[in-house]
Amino acid sequence: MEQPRPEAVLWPISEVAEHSRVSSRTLRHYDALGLLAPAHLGPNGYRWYGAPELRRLQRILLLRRLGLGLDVIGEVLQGQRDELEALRVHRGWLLAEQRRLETLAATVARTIHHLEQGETMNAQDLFEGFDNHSYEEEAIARWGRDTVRAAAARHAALDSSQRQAMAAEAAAINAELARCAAAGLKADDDAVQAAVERHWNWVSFSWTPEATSYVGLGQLYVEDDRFRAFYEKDGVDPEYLLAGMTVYAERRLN
Amino acid sequence: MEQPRPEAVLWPISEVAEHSRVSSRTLRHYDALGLLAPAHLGPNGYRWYGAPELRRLQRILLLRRLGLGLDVIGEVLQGQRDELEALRVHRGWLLAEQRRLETLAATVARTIHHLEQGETMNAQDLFEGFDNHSYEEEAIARWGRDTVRAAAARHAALDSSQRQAMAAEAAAINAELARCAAAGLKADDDAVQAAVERHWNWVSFSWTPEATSYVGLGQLYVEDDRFRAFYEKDGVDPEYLLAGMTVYAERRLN
DNA sequence: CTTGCGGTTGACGTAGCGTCAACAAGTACC
DNA sequence: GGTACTTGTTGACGCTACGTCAACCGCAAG
Repeated sequence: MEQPRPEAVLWPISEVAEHSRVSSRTLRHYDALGLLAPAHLGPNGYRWYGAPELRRLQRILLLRRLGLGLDVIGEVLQGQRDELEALRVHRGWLLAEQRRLETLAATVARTIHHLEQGETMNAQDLFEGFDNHSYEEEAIARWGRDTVRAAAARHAALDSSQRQAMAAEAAAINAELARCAAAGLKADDDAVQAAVERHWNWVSFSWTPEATSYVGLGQLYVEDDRFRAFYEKDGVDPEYLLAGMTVYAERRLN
Repeated sequence: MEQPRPEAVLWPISEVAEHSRVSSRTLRHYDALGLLAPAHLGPNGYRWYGAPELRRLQRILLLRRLGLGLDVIGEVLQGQRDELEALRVHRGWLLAEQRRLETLAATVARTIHHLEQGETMNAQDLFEGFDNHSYEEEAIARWGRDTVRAAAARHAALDSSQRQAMAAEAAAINAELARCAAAGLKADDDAVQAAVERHWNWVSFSWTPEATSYVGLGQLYVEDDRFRAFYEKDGVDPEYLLAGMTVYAERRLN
């Protein structure tokens, strides 16, 4: 019932751009994407837009404000994708991303805190009640203040799920070592060395030691009561672990 | 005091990649960026990494997990930028971005809600107590259900600051029209047409009408008591606005 | 005739790699 | 000695949504 009006009002690209508060580059981009073609092309190649194009542009900009991708917008406008469904999916993505940034910001804050207060940092957030605030003096004496602070900072950068993963990996490594010891395997046995490699990878999450430092860590395990307790509660003799670490350091860390 | 050990343990790219859980492509990328160069290059061009490179990589990955850009990481590692400062700035950015996504998700939710419940939507969130829930029947009768729903959805997609801006713009337009009327200007006067153009832009935020629809909107302003009240409280005679809109529609919307 | 305006079409750059090519060197096997 | 396989190498394109030149063109005013 509409009258055909081929000669309806047309606007050049600059007026459309100004009216809709986008750049003319954007309009050309949408044309190139097939998202919004002009109503007519002048003989000089000029783009002319009519009222229907303006309305289509409004829909595009509405969805763009909501953060949808131009590809999705195109599919919605062509009816290939349900608008409500697309919006619901998008909302889920927004919420997930927002939570990710939130936890990330918290992790960054914790890292800042640990870097700032290197002196007085307590490590209550170390796994399984393992108290390294007092261990810290030992560690600093062995490896130097900077190394210990850097390791603590790396550790602080882990989020809670990663901490759980680290604790689980520690438990698994200890179980493996306990099995090796029970089987009477020597420190240079492949199975022991495999377990030690896991241990080295595990340590590397917060600190990548050199050969001597790695052996030094094993010695600390032997000498320090809290470390002894940590390993012995899982049935691992710290001396056994130290022997394995020494072999590993000689072979793999020079 | 360190012993020089040029022939210390070196690992090929694949072992470094596996150990640090990154791809070899990533390591090559970091090399290309000057972020992490291998310790040695084999005669066949192979990259060989030593323990110091592994440690540097750990720092890179720590900062990357926190979301810092590789350029910033490079500056931090070179001491050109303070790590704490960079982290604080980054945290601020994360929080801002997180809040942005949060409000965006809320806006999307509101849009979904309005699209879903087109029938029963109330428009309490329209500016200045302007009640359009009852006006809606009028609007649907004039322009059809789909058009009204789409306009309401676009309106729902605005956030509160945009609503304030729209309310402010409406007040400004009304003041302008009141001044024109007081000056005795005719409907086709440039000043009146300029004000009407602002009005058209303002309407276009939620709906881009055609010529007849735009005039119809002006008629609704005249006929509907609530719209009359909205304009008359700002000293604008709806008939005057309708006359301006009619001229504008003829001239600009065909 | 020059200048200026308003438009046009490329083409590059952006962040951080993934994902093919196409090619080389060393090793195992027949 | 030839062949296949592995592990590496260096390009180069692709991805979002455009911003930002650059080079050019047609038309109107001075």
